[in-house]
Amino acid sequence: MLDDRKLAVLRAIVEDYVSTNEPVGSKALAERHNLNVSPATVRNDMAALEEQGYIAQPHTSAGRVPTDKGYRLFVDKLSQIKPLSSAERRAIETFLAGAVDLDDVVTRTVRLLAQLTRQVAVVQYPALSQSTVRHLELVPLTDRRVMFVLITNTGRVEQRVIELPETIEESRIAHLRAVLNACLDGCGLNQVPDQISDLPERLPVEDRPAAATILSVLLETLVERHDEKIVFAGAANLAGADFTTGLRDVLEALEEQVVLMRLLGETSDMPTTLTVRIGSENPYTGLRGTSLVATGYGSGARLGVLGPTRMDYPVTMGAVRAVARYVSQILAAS
Amino acid sequence: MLDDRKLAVLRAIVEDYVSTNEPVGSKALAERHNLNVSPATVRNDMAALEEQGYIAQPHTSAGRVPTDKGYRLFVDKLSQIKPLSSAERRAIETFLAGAVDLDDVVTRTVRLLAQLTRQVAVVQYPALSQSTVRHLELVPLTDRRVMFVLITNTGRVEQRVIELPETIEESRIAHLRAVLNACLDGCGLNQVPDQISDLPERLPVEDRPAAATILSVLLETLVERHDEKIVFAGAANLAGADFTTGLRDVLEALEEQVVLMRLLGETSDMPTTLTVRIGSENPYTGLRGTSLVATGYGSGARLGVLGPTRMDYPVTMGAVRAVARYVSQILAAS
DNA sequence: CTTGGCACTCGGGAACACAGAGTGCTAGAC
DNA sequence: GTCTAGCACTCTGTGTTCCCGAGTGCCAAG
Repeated sequence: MLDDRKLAVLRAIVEDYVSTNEPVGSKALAERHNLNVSPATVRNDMAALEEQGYIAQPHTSAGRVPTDKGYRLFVDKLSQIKPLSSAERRAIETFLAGAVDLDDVVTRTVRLLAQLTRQVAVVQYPALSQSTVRHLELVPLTDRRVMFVLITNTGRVEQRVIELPETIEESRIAHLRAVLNACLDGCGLNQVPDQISDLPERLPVEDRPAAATILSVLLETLVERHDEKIVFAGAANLAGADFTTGLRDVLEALEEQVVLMRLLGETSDMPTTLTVRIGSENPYTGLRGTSLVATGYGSGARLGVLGPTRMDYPVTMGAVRAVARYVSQILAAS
Repeated sequence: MLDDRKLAVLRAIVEDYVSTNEPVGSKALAERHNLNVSPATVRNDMAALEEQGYIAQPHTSAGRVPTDKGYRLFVDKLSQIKPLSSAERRAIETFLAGAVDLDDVVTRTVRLLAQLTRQVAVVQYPALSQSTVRHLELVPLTDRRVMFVLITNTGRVEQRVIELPETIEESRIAHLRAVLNACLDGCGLNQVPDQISDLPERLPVEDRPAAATILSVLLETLVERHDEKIVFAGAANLAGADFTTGLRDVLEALEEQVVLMRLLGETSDMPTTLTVRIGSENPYTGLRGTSLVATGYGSGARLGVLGPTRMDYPVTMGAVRAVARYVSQILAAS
């Protein structure tokens, strides 16, 4: 159905269109890539490719442009991920090495990725549910209020100020803290509810109201942050590109945590392989016209790059993969 | 030099131009605002206003458009801040009331402000230097590493993992923590360096290396975060507007913390009054073409709205002021 | 000082022609 | 059977011209 030459033609069309941003015609194609056939032959192949929906022409008598289906074939079969130059690798290393805490890692990563790909980078914070409790702290503020701080093994910190139902002495708080830590230390966050379910019963009666309040806050923290924060950078890189769908929609999508979440998250069966979602394959209408290249990193979180469907997939995929690996490495080390 | 009617004409020009986004001519002006004079008279006044640089015409034989100088006069003398409708007030209250921690307050604020003004909102995190130490926690992780957590009265939490020069027992850590807290509790962050300068001398010799490391991290935390984080929202609202300077520059500026910092910060002599910076008054070239309406909130931090110079100043100023007040109130209460 | 009248200017849209790129098709070459 | 060459055709984009209308500046009269 599609012989080798037709595939070569498709590949050439994608490459040319990506680099010039103009519909590519048979003549230029036959010249620039040494296919050793005449434009007429190329035209025949193009007709076949168009027939099957891999390319399209914007108007009669204009060159051809890849369709989403064409890009899909290109990504799946016709391209190889391009490794980064050693200069780029060094840049990544030095840039990420200076990070001081988790926040900083995420911020630096998203900027780095945006700069490297000249597109919009999207990074999800490592999810709480994948991590374990490293420490839980209760800090008395007044006799009716305590500050609750939860520290995870990924370096993430969650805090809340809790208003207690009754006054409580510091020593009791300290005791409560000790019990909680003994019970939860090293425990996976998704196991926390099981661990603490029978905890109140093991406490002196007078501590139970306070404990109940604190535990409910703890549980709340876990579920609330279950859908995690996503940050992006490089929106300025959108300014040049033109989307079928309008810049506004894209910017709106980027500020909608929920949309981004679905975008990144919906393909987490194989966490460390690259996912590419092209144009209309995207779940959100505003993002037709954009493609996402994403992958998992660390333990369960995801990061990626959003750009026009007309993007340089091999290079982008190389950058995303490389950055994801470096970040994973850094997170594992700390 | 500028009699009352000329000022009225300027005001009318600004108002019309803001609402229609088209150069406003003498005829339409005389009709729509009941100035009770003929177009010819208005023309004379316009000529005078143009002479003095308050308005300009894009081309010969087009209507007039306010200049930055014109907007300046309008903001300073000709307009009154427009209070919010009670529906809007309620919206603010309910939207901000649900915030659970400082992060959440800031996130909600910036979104609220963007939505309310349909422009880009910019919010600076409350600065550390303005706050006081509420608690300082040291959590032993292994025998060579401790996690350092600093909690301030504004609810902000800073944490670092510290690698110690030598192993240290938990009890010593606990002691160190007690000493540190006794020394620093309630102390303003900018006084911390003085407070801890002679601390090592008061400790047993064997604790000093560890203490030195920890103290240096503490100091580092203070200076590093002295320039604080700024977040923005509502970039999608830029999509419609057109700037003389190009959308790309504006987006770039928004992602440059340093630029934003200067933008918001440079007028902090009168923290709780509204600052308006119009077009070319902005420090950064990419932001000619945009105006900033900002004010202080809480204790020393700032928030504001960035939009085209052609913005509805009275309404925007009303929204910024109202939001700043509500947020301050919430921060003070917690 | 204000007003009505008038000539002038200029931007933007409509109509039009034209060059160039690219196509599809068909007939011949290998 | 596959490739190639040639040719007629179809578009889009661009440049040109023309004209309308909004808006101005100026002047003379109220």
